[in-house]
Amino acid sequence: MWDVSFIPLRPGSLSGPVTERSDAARNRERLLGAARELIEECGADGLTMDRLAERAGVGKGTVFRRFGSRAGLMMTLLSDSEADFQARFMFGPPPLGPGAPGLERLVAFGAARIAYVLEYGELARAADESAYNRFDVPAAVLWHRHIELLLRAEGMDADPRLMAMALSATLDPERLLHAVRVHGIEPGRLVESWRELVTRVVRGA
Amino acid sequence: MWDVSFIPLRPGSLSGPVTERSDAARNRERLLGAARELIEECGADGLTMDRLAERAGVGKGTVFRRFGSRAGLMMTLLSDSEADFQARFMFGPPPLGPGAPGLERLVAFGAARIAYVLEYGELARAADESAYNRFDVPAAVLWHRHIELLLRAEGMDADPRLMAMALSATLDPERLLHAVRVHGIEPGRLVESWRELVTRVVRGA
DNA sequence: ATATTATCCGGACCGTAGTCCGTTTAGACG
DNA sequence: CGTCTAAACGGACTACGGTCCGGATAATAT
Repeated sequence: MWDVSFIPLRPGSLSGPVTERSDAARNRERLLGAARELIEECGADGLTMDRLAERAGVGKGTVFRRFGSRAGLMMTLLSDSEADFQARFMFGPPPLGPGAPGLERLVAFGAARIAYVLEYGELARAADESAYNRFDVPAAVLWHRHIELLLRAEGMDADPRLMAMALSATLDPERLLHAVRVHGIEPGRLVESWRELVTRVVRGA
Repeated sequence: MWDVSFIPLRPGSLSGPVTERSDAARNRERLLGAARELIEECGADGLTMDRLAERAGVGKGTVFRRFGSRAGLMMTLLSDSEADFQARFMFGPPPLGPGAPGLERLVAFGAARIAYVLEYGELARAADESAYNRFDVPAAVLWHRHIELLLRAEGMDADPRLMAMALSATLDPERLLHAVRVHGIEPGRLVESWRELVTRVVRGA
């Protein structure tokens, strides 16, 4: 299994000096710990940058120096599970990983993504909201490219890039969470609907 | 042509007394005029509620009393064009209106929606953003139901409601605008891709 | 004309995300 | 160990959306 930790979840996370000053590292750990505590207690929406700074015992400027924005913090909190998800659909066992036909991989990708959103949805939503270019975040670009790749593997002729965009839109965390939480849609129905959708899109060629 | 102005763009816009106090009406006109001015000068994103109040010569509380929120203001500004759009796809001439086959109407709906977003996109985006339940706004529900109706008319068997949700996601203003403005996608490609998508979804039955 | 009342008005106030800049300090170098 | 500097720190500050409530006023009843 390759190490895929080089796939950054947010832009610019690899810039700057390689080494981190000890106080910076200490504060980063404090902040991440405090953030997880606060989310445990108040939910993702209940985490404010002021409270986080207070809980971690650092200044507010330090929080923004570390993570750039609230969305950046959320992405950092998601980065482990996100890297795991990426590893699974890129290098893991089929049908999610390579080895299965494109269509099966597409279906599995949607199912895995839906499961991911159901588990980490609040964080993902918080990471998206108020992120001006949430569509250009490296992770989002990677999902998009992956779908496009699978479409091409299935012989998609008509504008695979835009087809991938359309399919990506379907998996938007905000929409999925809204369907489940507000309208009480069963996750299984979402997966089944995704299967129908991608099957028709691919077969229609 | 029917009068479809009864289709509210935002929830609650029909509640309360039928008559409006004269000073309230005067201030509403002032506010709408000032809002259009500000958007002309600074763009939709440059319109802040404080500046709007100042420009209109009213207190800030009055702005929120009128429109409830920034999103509500944006919806009010969109209500004329939105009512027109609704009238066209519900009662207008085919292929957008009734009289054409479901698939053709679906294609026309997407094309019309894309054109709409290209014209009023900034406002639509501003109306969506930070609106907690943007998916349950009456107008959005109407679009969704319309797509679902057309899918059923084409004999869609598998969960037309969720299929309609997936197709709606594709027409999200934020995504469309992002594709056009950031990635420079030609609107014609968007329309063509929509045609491919709905054709495959419908025919795949 | 006067009194009554429901509605409306205004701007002070709050919580939040994000910025700024003077101060502190880790760590490298002599 | 002392010096130096780039990096990190912290919290006051701004801008914004949204709330609140005491005072003003338009419509209505008498």
